[in-house]
Amino acid sequence: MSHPTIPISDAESRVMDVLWQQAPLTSEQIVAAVQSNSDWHEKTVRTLLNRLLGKSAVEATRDGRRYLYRPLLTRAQWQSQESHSLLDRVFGGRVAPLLAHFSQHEKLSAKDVAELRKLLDAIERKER
Amino acid sequence: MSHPTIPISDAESRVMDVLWQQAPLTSEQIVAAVQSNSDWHEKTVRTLLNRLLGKSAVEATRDGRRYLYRPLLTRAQWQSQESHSLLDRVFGGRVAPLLAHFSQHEKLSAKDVAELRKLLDAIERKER
DNA sequence: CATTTCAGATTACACGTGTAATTTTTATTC
DNA sequence: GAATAAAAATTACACGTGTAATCTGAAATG
Repeated sequence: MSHPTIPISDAESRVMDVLWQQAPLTSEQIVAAVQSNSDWHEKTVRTLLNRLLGKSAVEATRDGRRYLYRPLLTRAQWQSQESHSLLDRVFGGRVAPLLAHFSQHEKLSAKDVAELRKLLDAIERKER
Repeated sequence: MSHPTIPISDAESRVMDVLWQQAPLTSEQIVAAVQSNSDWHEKTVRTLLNRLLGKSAVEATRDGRRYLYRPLLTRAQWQSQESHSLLDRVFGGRVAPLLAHFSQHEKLSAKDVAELRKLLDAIERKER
């Protein structure tokens, strides 16, 4: 397969989230952004950032005396990883039961339904 | 939010899976069923079963000298928990982006598409 | 240059999980 | 009843994660 899966913990994903919104950023900026949505200690955020570095989910390039951080793992890649994990773990790898579950148990607005229909049309057209 | 969320680990869910297929079962039957799909040690399976008891995800009723185990958490409840967790953690709680992601990035067979269409039809009919 | 100040690196520690082994309890068999 | 066997409960231990505190090295400051 193309991308090796990079496990991102829940807390780590909050840090990724700020980098997905804007990058590159200094650690100070990242800490500030994370703290605007949480009450995590600065040390905590820095630890998470370091773990993400260790996993190569973000990269750091020196900029004068600091580093600038940017995501290597993209949000779409991560969403794929997580979705696939749910699909396999919980729905036996079959998409239809998953979608059925969401359709039945999560409220879909008429707009959602219409949107889905368009997606299905597009898929069928693409499929020959 | 009727049911309190019960966190089930990945390994634990394999044990639940056999109970969702058939219940009640003795621990011996559970061990055998789990081992038919894995190479876990009997002790491992029993540990998982015990943790599930501790979480009240299964119940044990005495039957002579053994216990009979049955699930308290249903598969549908668990699927809801996990789906909701993905939705919130990864897709900001919005269903449409999740469905769009699956539609675009996970391969849907023609059969999946047909099935989904039927679901959408059913939803629209129900919606008045 | 000695000192203070930070950014970054290293260490900490409890809890859940994967993966059992050990111990205890209960029941069955000499 | 003593010994054994089977089931259940308790304990073990490493690794990831949440949540920091401490240490280190280099830069700015007096």
